[in-house]
Parts: sequence; C-alpha cells; structure tokens
Amino acid sequence: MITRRTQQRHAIRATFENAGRPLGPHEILNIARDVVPGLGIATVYRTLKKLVSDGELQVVELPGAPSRYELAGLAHHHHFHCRDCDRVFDVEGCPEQVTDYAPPGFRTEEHAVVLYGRCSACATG
Amino acid sequence: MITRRTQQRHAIRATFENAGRPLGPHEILNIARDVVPGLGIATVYRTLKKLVSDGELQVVELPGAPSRYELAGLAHHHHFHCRDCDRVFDVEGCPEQVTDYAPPGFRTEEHAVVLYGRCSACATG
DNA sequence: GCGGTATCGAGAATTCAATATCACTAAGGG
DNA sequence: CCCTTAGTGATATTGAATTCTCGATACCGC
Repeated sequence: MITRRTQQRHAIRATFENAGRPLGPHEILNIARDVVPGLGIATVYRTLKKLVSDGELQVVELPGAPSRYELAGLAHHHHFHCRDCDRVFDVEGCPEQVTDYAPPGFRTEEHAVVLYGRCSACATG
Repeated sequence: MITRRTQQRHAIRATFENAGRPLGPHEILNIARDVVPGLGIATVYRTLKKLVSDGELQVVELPGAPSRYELAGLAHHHHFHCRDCDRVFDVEGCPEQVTDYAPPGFRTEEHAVVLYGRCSACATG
C-alpha cells in the first residue's frame, strides 16, 4: 500500500504547520479549503486518522468538546480553550507538582491542565 | 408542579452521598438498583437533570469521557481518572498559579486539572 | 501517455450519550 | 381510601461526531 502525495493531504499538513495550535476537523476543513476548494469532511477525518497512526499528529481531548489535533512531538504543554471563539491554544509551563495531589496509593501516569476564558482576540473585542 | 419524594430519587441522592466521588449515569444506575431494582436509565438521566437544575448536583466534564456528576458546593478541587476501572475520584489541592501560564492578553476565568493513572484498587491488583 | 489503484467527495450509515414518547404506577392531599 | 397527576420504565428518537460505501478521480511507476 503505497502512500501518495495528494493535494488534500498536503493542504492538511500545511494547515497544522501554519496554525501553531490544535485544530478541530471543521477548522481544518475551512482553512484547507482555501487551498483545495472541493475538500470534503470525510477526507479530513480519514487524513487525521492516518496522520495520527503514522505518528505525525496527536489527538487533543478536551472536556465536553470534540477532539482537536496537533503536531506530534511538541514539548510537554497544556491548553487554553476560549469560551468565545471555541478555539484552543497551547500554553507553556506546567505545575509539575500536580501529580503529588493524587490520593495515597494512586499511581499517577499523566496529567492534563485546561484553562478557560477569552483568548487575546476575544478579550479585546 | 409539586415535587414528589420517590424511592428512585431518594436512592439516587443516597448514591451520591455514599460514593464520595463523581458518578456517571450507568454507575448510578448499577448502584441505585440495589435499592430500587426496577430503576431505568431514563429515570437516572431525568433525575440528574433535575438535581443539576435544582443546584444539588454539578456536572463534571472530562476529556474523552461521558459526563460525571457530583454534589454541588464542594470546595474547589480536581479529578483523577483511573484508566483501568474508568472511575473518577476527587483530588484535593490545586496549583493555583496555573492561570499565570496563559499567553499575554488572554483572560483566564477558570481551570481544570485531570490526573490519569491507576486508582489504589487497580494499582494493587 | 497508460494503467493500476490509492485516494477522493458526497451522502448514507453507525455510534453513543442524552432526550422524548406514552401507557402505566404510585405519591400524597383531601 | 380515592383521585389526580408527577413520576417511572421500556423503547423510540434525536443529535453530533465519526466512519463507511461506492463510483469517480488523479497519483505515479512504467
């Protein structure tokens, strides 16, 4: 099964490289359609799935919201979810001692921090 | 619209008071059925909705998982999600400075921390 | 260029949490 | 105890995200 280099896949990859933040399927669709007008949502999902299983992208799950996707291999970071525009942004820095908060006997393997509020664009308006 | 005191509603309330941790609809169903054998999932959802709008319960949203519910009015805290048994537990303590991590210009209003790993029961086995 | 086939696009289908429907049950005031 | 009706249980339905189907398209090795 040879992997071909299609416009669609290229446009989706480029979308992530330009965005610099996690993107949802419909965000990707809207942005990548500027490059590939006929792009369909099925192709977006198909491509996301492939890029994730190829290790190029990572799934970003958030409370009460559909998954976002971001480039794999980024340094450990967390996320900011804007309540106005629903966009998600990366947040640098990490309260590493959070793992100590687990009750006695619990084995903590990972953690996630999500901030909620208004992004700079929405806080201004 | 008079509110009646039914066995079902009482059993569901008692379930939360005994659990001491956030519960999902099916967890509630299973536990409360020990008291009210015929209990149906529709009643669980109906009752949860009512108790939330009455301010008795709060919704706990978690990444990539159906909502849990917990008693309202608890002190600020966070959550631990066990990857083995899928149960959620409360975690005391809070890295308050996390809100400072937001990028410049962002207005942070709230935050959530979720720990992942094995709860004490699952870590032992 | 040609051909084989990976990939695409549109729409149908699936999944699963959550809600609605409706005939039946039972809480509780009189 | 009786009657009204809030509440219940089983099941159908919804809604949103995601996946599948299938005929059409376009990579790319030859």
